[in-house]
Amino acid sequence: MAEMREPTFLILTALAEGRKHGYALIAEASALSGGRVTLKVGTLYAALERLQEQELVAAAGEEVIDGRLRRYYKLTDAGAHELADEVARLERNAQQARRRLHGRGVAIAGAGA
Amino acid sequence: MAEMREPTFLILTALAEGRKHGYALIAEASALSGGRVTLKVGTLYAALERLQEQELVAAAGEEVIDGRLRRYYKLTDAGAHELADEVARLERNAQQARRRLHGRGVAIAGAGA
DNA sequence: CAACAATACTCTGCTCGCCGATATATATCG
DNA sequence: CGATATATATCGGCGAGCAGAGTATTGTTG
Repeated sequence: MAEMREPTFLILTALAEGRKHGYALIAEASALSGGRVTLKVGTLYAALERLQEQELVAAAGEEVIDGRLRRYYKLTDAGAHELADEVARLERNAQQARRRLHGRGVAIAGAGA
Repeated sequence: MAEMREPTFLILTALAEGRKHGYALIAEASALSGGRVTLKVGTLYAALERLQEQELVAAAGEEVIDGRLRRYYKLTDAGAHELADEVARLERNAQQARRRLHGRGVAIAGAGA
C-alpha cells in the first residue's frame, strides 16, 4: 500500500490499543507524538471515513455519554497488518538514513527510551 | 518542520552519502527502498527545487558527460540536521506503534538487518 | 543506417491527504 | 448567563507527489 501520513498513522496506532471514539483520538495522537501533533477535526473525521472504506478501521458502536453522542471505532485485523507494514517501512528507512548520517558524523536525537 | 514525505526523505538520504546528480537519485532511491519506491522525474526535480529554496540541498556544479548535462546536488548541514530530526521522528513513531501491536499480538516484518 | 532504448532534464494537469475555519449541540463552570 | 470543553460534521484551499508528454544526446542492434 501507499505511503501513510502521520495523522493516519497516529490514528491507527491509537486504535491498536483498543476501541476508542473519534474525539478521544485527538488527545491520543497528541500523547503518542509527545505533543508534537494536534489532529485537526477535519483531518480526523475524513481519515476515519476513508479508513472504514479501506476496512482498516471499523465502527464499534455508539454511546451517549452525558447527552453527547460518541461514535466508537476499532482497528481491524487488516488495519493491524497495514500498520505493522508501515512500522517495518519506517524502521527500514530510519536505519538507512541513520547509517549515512553516521558516516557523515551527524548525531540523531535519542528517541528517549 | 512539517512532516517529510518518503520521496523527499529518500532524496536527502541519498545525498547524505555525497554529491550526486539528479537522475542518479532515481536509482539511489530505488536501491535505498529495496526497489519499493521509483521516484517520478516530476517529483524529483520539483523536490530538488523546493529543497534548494529551503536550503536543505545546494547545487554542487554541473558537468557534461558524453554530451549530456548533469546537475549535481549536495546535502547542506541544515539538510543533514533536518534529516536527523526526521529519523528521530520515524524511530519514535515506529517504537510507539510497535509496542501497541505487540500488545495486540501482531508481528512486524523484520527490517532485514 | 534507421529505429529504439537509455540517459538527463523540463513542464503541465491532476489527485489526495491534510489544514484552517465554521457550524451545531450539549454539559459544565464561574 | 456567558465561556469553555466535549463531540461530530462540512467546506474551501494548499502542497507534495503522480502520470504523462516533451526535448536532446548517446549507445545499441537488427
